[in-house]
Amino acid sequence: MVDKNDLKKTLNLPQTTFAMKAQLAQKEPEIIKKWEKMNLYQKIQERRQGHPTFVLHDGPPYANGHIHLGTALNKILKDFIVKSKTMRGYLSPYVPGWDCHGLPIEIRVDQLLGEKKKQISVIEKRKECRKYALKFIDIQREEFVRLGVFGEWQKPYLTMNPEYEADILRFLAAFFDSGNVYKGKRPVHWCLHCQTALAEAEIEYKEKKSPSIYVKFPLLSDLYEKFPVLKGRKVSIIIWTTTPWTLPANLAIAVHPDYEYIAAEMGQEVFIMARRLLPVVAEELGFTEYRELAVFSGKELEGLKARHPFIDRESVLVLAEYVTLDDGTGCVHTAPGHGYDDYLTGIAYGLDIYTPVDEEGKFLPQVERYGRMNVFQANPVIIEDMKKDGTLLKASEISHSYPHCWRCKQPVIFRATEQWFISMDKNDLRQRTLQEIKKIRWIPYWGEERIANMMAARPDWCISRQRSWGVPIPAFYCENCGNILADGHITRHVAGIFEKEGSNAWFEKPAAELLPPGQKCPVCGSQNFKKENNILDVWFESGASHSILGKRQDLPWPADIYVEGHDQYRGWFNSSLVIGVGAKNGSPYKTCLTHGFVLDEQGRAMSKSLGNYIEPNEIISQHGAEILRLWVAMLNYKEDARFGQEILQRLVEAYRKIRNTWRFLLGNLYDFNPDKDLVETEKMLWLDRWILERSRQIRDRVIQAYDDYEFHVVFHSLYNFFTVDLSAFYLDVVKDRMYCSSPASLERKSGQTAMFLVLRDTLKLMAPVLPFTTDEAWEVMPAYQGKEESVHLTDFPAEASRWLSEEMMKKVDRLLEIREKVQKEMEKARESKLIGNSLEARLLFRAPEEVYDLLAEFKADLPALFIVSAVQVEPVSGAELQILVERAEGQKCERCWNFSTTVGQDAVHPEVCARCSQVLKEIGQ
RNA sequence: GGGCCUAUAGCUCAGGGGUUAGAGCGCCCGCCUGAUAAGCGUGAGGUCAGUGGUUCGAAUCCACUUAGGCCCA
Repeated sequence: MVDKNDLKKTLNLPQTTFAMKAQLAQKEPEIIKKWEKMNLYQKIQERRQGHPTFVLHDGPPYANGHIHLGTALNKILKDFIVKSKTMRGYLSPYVPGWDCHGLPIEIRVDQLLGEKKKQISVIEKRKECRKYALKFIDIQREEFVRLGVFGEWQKPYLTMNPEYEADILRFLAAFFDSGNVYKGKRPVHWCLHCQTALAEAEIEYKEKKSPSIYVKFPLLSDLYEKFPVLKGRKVSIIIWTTTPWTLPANLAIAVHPDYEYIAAEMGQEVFIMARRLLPVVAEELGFTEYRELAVFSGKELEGLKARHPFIDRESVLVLAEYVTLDDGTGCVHTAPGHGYDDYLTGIAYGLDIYTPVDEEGKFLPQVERYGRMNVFQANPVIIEDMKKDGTLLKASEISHSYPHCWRCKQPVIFRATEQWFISMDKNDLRQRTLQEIKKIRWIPYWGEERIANMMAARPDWCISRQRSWGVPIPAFYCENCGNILADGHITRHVAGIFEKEGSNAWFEKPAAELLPPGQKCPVCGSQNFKKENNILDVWFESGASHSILGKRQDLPWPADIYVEGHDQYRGWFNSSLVIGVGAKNGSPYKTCLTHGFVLDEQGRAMSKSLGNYIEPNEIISQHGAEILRLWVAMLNYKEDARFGQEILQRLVEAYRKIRNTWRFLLGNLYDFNPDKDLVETEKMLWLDRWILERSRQIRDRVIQAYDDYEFHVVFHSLYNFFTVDLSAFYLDVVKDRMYCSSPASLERKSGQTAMFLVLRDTLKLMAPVLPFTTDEAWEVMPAYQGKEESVHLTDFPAEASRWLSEEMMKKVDRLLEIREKVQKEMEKARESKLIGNSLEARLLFRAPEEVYDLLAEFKADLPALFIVSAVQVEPVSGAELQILVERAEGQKCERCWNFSTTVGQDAVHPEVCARCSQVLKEIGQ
């Protein structure tokens, strides 16, 4: 007689050091250290030398602030791609980069410097900016590494590196060569108090009171040829504006091509306005009665001329799509020098970008009546004058949202200034870019339409900024004649200097040392030059990042893929493409993949003010980076990504399930030696071959999903496989065999073979998603000849032939259907307290012929399959399969817990069944 | 205001003219205690955002509306 504890010792229960509790927050940093120590990234690259390359080119994040969930999502997606391409056999290096120059850093540094800012030199300030950028590069680098992202973290590309700055200029030189760079005027936000141009980021919108005036522009052209009823009448176009001071710069009146306009008689005069606004405007102007004389479309007005209300000048009628009927008259006063829309219209109609206002916000001296007057002070004067002239129809005040300077809080104006541009239409740049767009693979597909619409509509690229923290535009002005000296040759010369000394050289050296030796003004021959003090738009800098490609054998140009949030259609995808087409005559990327934005659980944007903002670090320090990675894998990233407490809970639970499944597999392999114990396929049990065949199918689907960048399919396929096929079925069923069989028996070794292969394949397939956990499990997985040092040094499982015939697979499907029915019947028996544990049951099938044949074929395996103690099958003539659950016969075997009538037959071990008695004999008990 | 996108169970996702809309998780209730801060089973959850249209038939196609997202104005 053996006691229960001794019997338990004869079982092969799972043993593993792979902990159930992951302690990821603590363990992940240790794993990262281990990877660094073993030079894992370098080893991965070395292993792929000579393989075809797959290059994901990193879009540089801006080097300020900590990373947020969106940045994490982006980097993790990129890492999925790089890791999966690597495991597909490609040489796939990843060089991260940072965008270092630009306004946000400069503003922040200005703020930090405070009063000191006024005393220090440009060079010193740029030094501070550089320090600031480097600080955040270090912070972000650490945060990205912490996410488990593999890459060349020690030699990233930085847009402020001298070599990179030189490359920026070399690209710019190409645009000079092709004649696409020009200097022109464009309206920008201008603070007349600070006397500086302001970027959008420096603008605050606040409520402001402004005049609201209706002004008539007498029509010069005759409309009466078309509409005789107007013959001999005094006809005027009515405009509405809140900026009377821009009237001296009026050159046009814009109407919408498709709206209906009307000539209406009010009092003695005839006024033209949008038909739909007639009642509103008439009331505004105090006309109780009016008469409609003629109706026409906006298109019909194009090209007509009106007279300026107080300047001897014509104002032309033009068409513009942006005209709305929300307010005003549907006829929009247009001053190309004082508004962005106006500017675009001005360009389209070839009007002068007329800006009779100086830096201080004063009218130029030559402006009639208002010369040298401050524009805001001019408002009431202009209104008063027009009132006297009779051109003013109404004046009142309104309160509206108006841009103000972020620093001095004063209202700003729109004022055209000299800027550098890249022409989109010279050399067919726009058309060539649109052609390139068609060749790129856009994921999701609608990205193509989105970027094509933008490219078709975008105005010329304004590449100059009046700032210090950036790469200077290497242009020179002749001190003698004012001629501009800027071309490809000079730009390349400056690039050579920057390459050695960095762009600080521009601010440190006089013009003569920056120009090619002996450079003379081609117009007047002078050798005295002044340096340009504008810097390049940072979008030109980051857009030049594909310059890092084509210099190394493993980093060819163009990149295979770009991966960013869909805000980058306007940003990096756009600038990168224009530069690629302009400078290298092709797209710098073959595929463009975009992801959505991170929203809270209700689908609203995350913001600190709303209080729904979650920091990646909050998740990582509590749950580990794997949880964030799992989140990215679970999502359909093409849509916006939600994150919140419930989602987090689901992730934590999913992670546990996956981890525990691996743990169970590992636990059952503690005495398995793959080099010796692997069972030949033909000798394996059919159920073990079945799970391997399922595993093979999953492998195919998962690899296809990786190839298609459908990571949520990877996750859902594997997760379903874990829960449904493995945990709830296969592993539950084979437990009896694994625990109770003789350790060296075929039944056990066959099961272990399947478990080992499933473990190894799923670890590989999941490695890009869960690099930490798969690495940890890989380490404790049984060793074998040629086992790689890390799962990340392996390839995905190779394509394999079937483990089990299709016919057999179908039969098993049928058995699984029956198993479902069995479970429903068993549940009923459980409710009625007939059984508790399913081993307390025996099943009686009354089966119609076809089902009977199937069950009979598998008769020996049915108890195990249904996890019951006995199964009896009887043929029956009906069409329905009947399943009867009964209490199992015999006694419970103290070893395997099955009920059997054979318990008691063994004299040495009377408490065990015949099967266990045999096993005990085999193991010498 | 314009361009592009999204809306299927509490959550993450399938289904893209043809029975009664699916999966996993979660939830409820139970079982087990030899995967145990684990494992197994049953069950309940949906006006497929709304309205209108096309059609013999619409979650699916079309239009509009609502709510949300990104970009632009």
